[in-house]
Amino acid sequence: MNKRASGEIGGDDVCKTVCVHRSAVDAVKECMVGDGTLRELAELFKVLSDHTRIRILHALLHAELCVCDLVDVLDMNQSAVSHQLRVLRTAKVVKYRKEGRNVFYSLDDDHIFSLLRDGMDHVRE
Amino acid sequence: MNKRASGEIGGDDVCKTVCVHRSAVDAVKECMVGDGTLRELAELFKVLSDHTRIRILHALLHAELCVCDLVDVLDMNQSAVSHQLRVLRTAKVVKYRKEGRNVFYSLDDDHIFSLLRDGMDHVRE
DNA sequence: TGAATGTATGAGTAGGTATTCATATGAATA
DNA sequence: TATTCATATGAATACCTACTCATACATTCA
Repeated sequence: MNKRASGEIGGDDVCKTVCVHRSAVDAVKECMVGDGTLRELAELFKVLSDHTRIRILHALLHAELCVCDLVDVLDMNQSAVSHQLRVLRTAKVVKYRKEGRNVFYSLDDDHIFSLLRDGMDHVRE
Repeated sequence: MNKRASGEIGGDDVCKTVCVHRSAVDAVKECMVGDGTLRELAELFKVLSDHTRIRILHALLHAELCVCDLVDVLDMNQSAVSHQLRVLRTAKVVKYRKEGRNVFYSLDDDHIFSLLRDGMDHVRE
């Protein structure tokens, strides 16, 4: 089981752990995408990980809405909604257009649709 | 623009906000799924929203691995990895099987695959 | 121009969370 | 059985984040 024989060019961490399945681990390391990408991915999911933001997105799934519409749908105060819209905007998860003094928000692209759909599928087992 | 004329059976919140596009808002409210479901959905995304956990999942995308394998792949201490595996386990995002003193982890179902793939697609614009 | 309306945002705060450290549990081995 | 190895977990801590409050900004209208 202990395949620690091979290499690692004698770092000072040799034998820190001895149970590693070396070949499987090395293969996985080959496949790993850049750490920056995974960081961005986690960041994207973090944007989707808040109850208020999910409710906003779920509402926008059905229609383009302005801020005060969302305030009404979510029954929350305007400041809280705006703060969360900012997070969604910054992450390019929603887009917006101004019309008079209203600002209308909508989902940015289809990936968001897919993410919400797949997420729903998982939640409903 | 102000369609506040209609109903709401005179709650005490009348005119708290006056800019609502009533028909659109009412239609959206019709479509909203239960709040519990949206809460679970946010919870799922929260599980995916951490850098360490994303790295774990991305590793498991390619192979079933035991804890010490993950420790090696992620180059993190064992306690931190175990703590995050617990989060993933609890959320039923990964499953595990014991073999001797090793515990092997793998992705639980295909929805997780899809979520990671769609997420990647979004991240890469 | 001044008032009103719709939206955005900075500061403050309470609650949440990822890591580390120390230790426990549980299986294999001598 | 005692020891070693693989994994899990409780407590402590440092960091993060969502909400509220107050206020600023921007657009429309009188």
